Amino acid sequence: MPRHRVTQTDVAALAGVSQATVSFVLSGRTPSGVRISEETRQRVLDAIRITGYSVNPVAQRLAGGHNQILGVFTYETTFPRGGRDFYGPFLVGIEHAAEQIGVDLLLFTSARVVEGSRRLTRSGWQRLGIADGCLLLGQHEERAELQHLLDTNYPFVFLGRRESEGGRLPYVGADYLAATKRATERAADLGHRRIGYVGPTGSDEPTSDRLSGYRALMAERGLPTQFIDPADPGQTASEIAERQLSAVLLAPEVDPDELCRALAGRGISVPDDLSVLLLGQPHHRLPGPTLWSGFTIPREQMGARALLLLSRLAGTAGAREDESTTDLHQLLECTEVAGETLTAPRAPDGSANRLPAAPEQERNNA
Amino acid sequence: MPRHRVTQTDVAALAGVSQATVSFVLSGRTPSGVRISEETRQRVLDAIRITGYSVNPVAQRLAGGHNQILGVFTYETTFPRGGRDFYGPFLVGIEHAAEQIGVDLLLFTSARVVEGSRRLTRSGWQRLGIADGCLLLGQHEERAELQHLLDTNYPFVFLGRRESEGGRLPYVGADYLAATKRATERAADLGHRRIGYVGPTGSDEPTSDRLSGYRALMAERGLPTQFIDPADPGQTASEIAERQLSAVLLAPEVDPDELCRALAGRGISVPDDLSVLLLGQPHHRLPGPTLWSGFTIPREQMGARALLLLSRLAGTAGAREDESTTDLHQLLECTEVAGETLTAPRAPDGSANRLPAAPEQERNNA
DNA sequence: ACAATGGGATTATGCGCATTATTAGCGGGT
DNA sequence: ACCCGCTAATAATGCGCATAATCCCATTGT
Repeated sequence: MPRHRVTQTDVAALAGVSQATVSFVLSGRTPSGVRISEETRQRVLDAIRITGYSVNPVAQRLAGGHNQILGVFTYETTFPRGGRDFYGPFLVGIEHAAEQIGVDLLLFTSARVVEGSRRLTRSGWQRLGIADGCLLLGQHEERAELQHLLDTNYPFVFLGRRESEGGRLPYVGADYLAATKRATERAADLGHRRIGYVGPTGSDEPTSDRLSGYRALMAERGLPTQFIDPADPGQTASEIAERQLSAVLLAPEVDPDELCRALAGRGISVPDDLSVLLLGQPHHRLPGPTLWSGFTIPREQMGARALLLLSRLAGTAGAREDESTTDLHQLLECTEVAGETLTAPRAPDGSANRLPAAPEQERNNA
Repeated sequence: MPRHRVTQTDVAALAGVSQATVSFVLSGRTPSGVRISEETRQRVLDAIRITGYSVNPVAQRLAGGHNQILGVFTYETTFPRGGRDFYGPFLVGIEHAAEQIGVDLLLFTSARVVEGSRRLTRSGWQRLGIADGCLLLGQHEERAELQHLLDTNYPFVFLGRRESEGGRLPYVGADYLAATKRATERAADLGHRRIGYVGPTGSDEPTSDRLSGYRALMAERGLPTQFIDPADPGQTASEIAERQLSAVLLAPEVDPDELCRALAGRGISVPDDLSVLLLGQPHHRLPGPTLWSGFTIPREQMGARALLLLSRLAGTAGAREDESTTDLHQLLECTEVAGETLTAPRAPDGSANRLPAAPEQERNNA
């Protein structure tokens, strides 16, 4: 620890005023009818410059103020070992935004781990208090905990759409519904009629949004929906063959490379026999050489937007008040990827019909 | 903010003791001859359990204690955009270690950025005080700042070997010297005699360690050293051809893929005409398909070890006192990679040693 | 009987800041 | 003279904890 850091008291002494005055000048606020003359203000400012004073964030926070620290709580290990990196892209955006608005980031790595997932226990969430607010990200969050957090009035933002009673839970998510619907539409527009959905059918928001998008488009076109649970790649491949699907949508939980191998083993090649559309970056591994069609989740942008929103909610300085941080519930557009795994289906007679996918408008997330 | 968190005073009231007693029981320490009876201790412990008390890290820190937060300061953006990810692997190790010993991680993203590199200004380093100690990582650190930090007696650890007067600066680095020497030796053992070093020749520790390793082995074997500055890939390739090198060591600053392309343009193929050894993971891009020979830097391990060391220096609870955290200056062994870009050199007469040489036309594209 | 221990806990204080309540000075209206 | 209103600032307090200083009381020694 530094040998006696410069405190407001030191500054006050130099400027010939009281510590409180220094505090007022620094904060710029004068809540209870306190007035500071311009002359005094300048004297204090000079003293600050001379002494090189800078606020002690810890004391600041203890005294009930803000300390320009925003927390990041991940329900799973933030940086998993062995390559699989789910949070990385989010963090990129988060860090970038943090740098922009000048806040520090506190990673809550000390939370107790229960069954491979971090838990926000009472003692755990007390720690959140260090930060002005907290970003929550993860797939295995506990509803009860969230509810509790909401009740405490502590500012936080969830990364990913999450429903809550009264919509009190702020979030920044990706519009899976629209993106999935659009992906399905692309397949349908090319002439596919037997379009299957491969992925879990849970009730969590990302999954149910994807399912809704798929169902909506299929209903619009009067096509039958087909769901396959990706328990085992071989099993999945067999079902695809059996049902004679000509296109499949793959949830991120499915490993496309693995599935492709299983399909190849059954004489089905992608995209000649089967078009494949990814509904977001797959969780499983680093991107392989295949350029998958479908869409990607704008993770960096989500991270950045979430931090900006949190910053506003937490009343952190540097928070901008522009339109991008106004809405408590933000859904960002996913990025459509043309890719090379989507083609028109074979004609009913079995002859190949290899029209390359129309080049889609590709947008880059910042 | 929580509606009145449970404080030590609350616990004390319930247990029928004073706040100080609670503090003593919690810390386990009794610095000034204070004694607590076992019975009282139990009563306090029970009260803690009942109330669900957990310490307020902010107050704890302000009062001069530890708060189980360790800082991470990176001189460059921690998570760079656009794929290039230098710190990622370190962070993986750091986070893992942090989880192990139960500390939170504070990322100092608010530091002022000057010329693309973060700076530890006075106001910046005052913020470090939030944490019990701080990990420093980066390539463009400022010596003066480090010196200043040392003087303040604030606990920190540098990630990467850094010299300092009196060896007062604790660090955890990789043994580039030994690893480079060994890489050079592998080439020499295969019969290479014209072994060049491609990379910057600055005086920073990583670079100078690599150079020393190279020089040492070449001297041992009585071979002439040859240095090439990698200003431009084409230029570099030309020089390699001109000097008729049969093997080159590549510093991480060099992009091996790019160089390879330039070499191919001059009719030099790797590894048939030229063996290539990487002295650590290249900075430039995501790993391509080529399996480069050479060595890799154990980044995860370095991160973890550094955090463990820091934890001990900072006196953080949970810090283990085993041999791995005892030494203030730790050099970790690099991982040797066999790879596929190292082969025996062509025989002196010019006939191919492995594969028949395909006489190539030399092209100039300066 | 009384001072000298020493175990067992308390009181008091301060960390650096935010904030509320309060004070001091001063000109003008009556 | 007195109160009023207004400006300009200060004193006081508390956030929750660590810790030094202190205190109380039952034993023990002489």
